[in-house]
Amino acid sequence: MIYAARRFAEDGYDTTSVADIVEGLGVGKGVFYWYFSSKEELLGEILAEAQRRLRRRQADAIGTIDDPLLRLEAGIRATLSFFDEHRDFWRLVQVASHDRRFTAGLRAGQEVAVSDTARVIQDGMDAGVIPSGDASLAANAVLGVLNHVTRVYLQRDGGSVGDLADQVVAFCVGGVQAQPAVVSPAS
Amino acid sequence: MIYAARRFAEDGYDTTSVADIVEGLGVGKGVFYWYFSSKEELLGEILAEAQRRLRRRQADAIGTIDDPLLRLEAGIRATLSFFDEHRDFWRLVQVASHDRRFTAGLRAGQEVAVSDTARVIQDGMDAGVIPSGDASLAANAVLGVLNHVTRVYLQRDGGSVGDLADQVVAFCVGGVQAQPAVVSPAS
DNA sequence: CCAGTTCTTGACCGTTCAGTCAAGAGGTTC
DNA sequence: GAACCTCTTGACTGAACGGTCAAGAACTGG
Repeated sequence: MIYAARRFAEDGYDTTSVADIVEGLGVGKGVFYWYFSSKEELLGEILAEAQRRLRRRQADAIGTIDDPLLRLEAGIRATLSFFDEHRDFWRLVQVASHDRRFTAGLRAGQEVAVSDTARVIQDGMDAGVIPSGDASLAANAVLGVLNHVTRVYLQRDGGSVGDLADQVVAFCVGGVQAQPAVVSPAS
Repeated sequence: MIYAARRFAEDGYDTTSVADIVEGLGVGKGVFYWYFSSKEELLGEILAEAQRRLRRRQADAIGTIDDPLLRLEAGIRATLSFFDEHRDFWRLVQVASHDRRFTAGLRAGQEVAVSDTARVIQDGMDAGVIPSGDASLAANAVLGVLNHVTRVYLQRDGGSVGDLADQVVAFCVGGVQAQPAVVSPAS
């Protein structure tokens, strides 16, 4: 599955054949169809699995932290380091997001991420550390920043997460703490 | 070509067959291969043609303007309205950018855009209206903003370019005028 | 050692696709 | 009206693909 994910990320979904995958793995084609019922199902499971892993990573990072702003920060750092460690996954999402067969599943995962983030921000609003406003909008903005930053830095070789994460955290924490009118309505 | 571009943008390159295209056009397959030597060449030409059109649009918009900051502003507005009018093209670039067969051509076009923008910014630095710094870096930042903003606003139905362009111009002009240390090194 | 299950093989099948080509329509020139 | 060129047709071809399956290897429990 890891090998297939890499191939899909590197060469695209349609361009990578089942024959390519099993040949690269040194196994027969039957093995593939013993474990997966179709090529489409394989990519679906890869995407779902990675989304689950990312979400668990975020949950672990947030752990027992109470302060909403620190929770947000921990989530952002966890997300960036996850993408840093699994660069293929980010590419895979880009590949799949332009294919009708996977947009639905991807959108569902995205919505979970938005509502997770929105919940943290809403907690901050309730606790008074974040000015009241549209938590969902702010969550979209944070995810938009993460997406863009990932594209730009992590997809080029040699990007380091360290300094990057500090800047992104500063930007996002500053963003959600700004007055609603100042928050850029990105997504 | 316009029809093919729309199909590629909507359904993807691999997923759209030559048979689909000629059938939708109501012509025989021979016509396709009379005008294009392959399916790959067709998309290549669509991309190149659109890039030429965008560049010409920017050149026309900049026209006889002298002030570098106004040139930058005019270029940004021209780019946004181009993407607004040709939303398919933006999607097409996203589709093609994840396909090995087109990344090289796309990257070349991107580099032209960067150097065009960098030249305007460098002129501003020489004229003293922009603090000296890395013009290429700033150009990448501007293109990064345009790319992200296009994704978020123009790909959703009902986005209006008017207010959007004002905000983007303000952001970018403010960005390049900031001290180098403050300019976000995006691309 | 046998019976049963799990896992693996690779030849094979039906389909789809990019690309070809013999045939010919329509127009223009002399 | 013959020779010629431009453009169009759609049946056809060879290759590649996703997926199947009969055959059998490897392991497990009794």
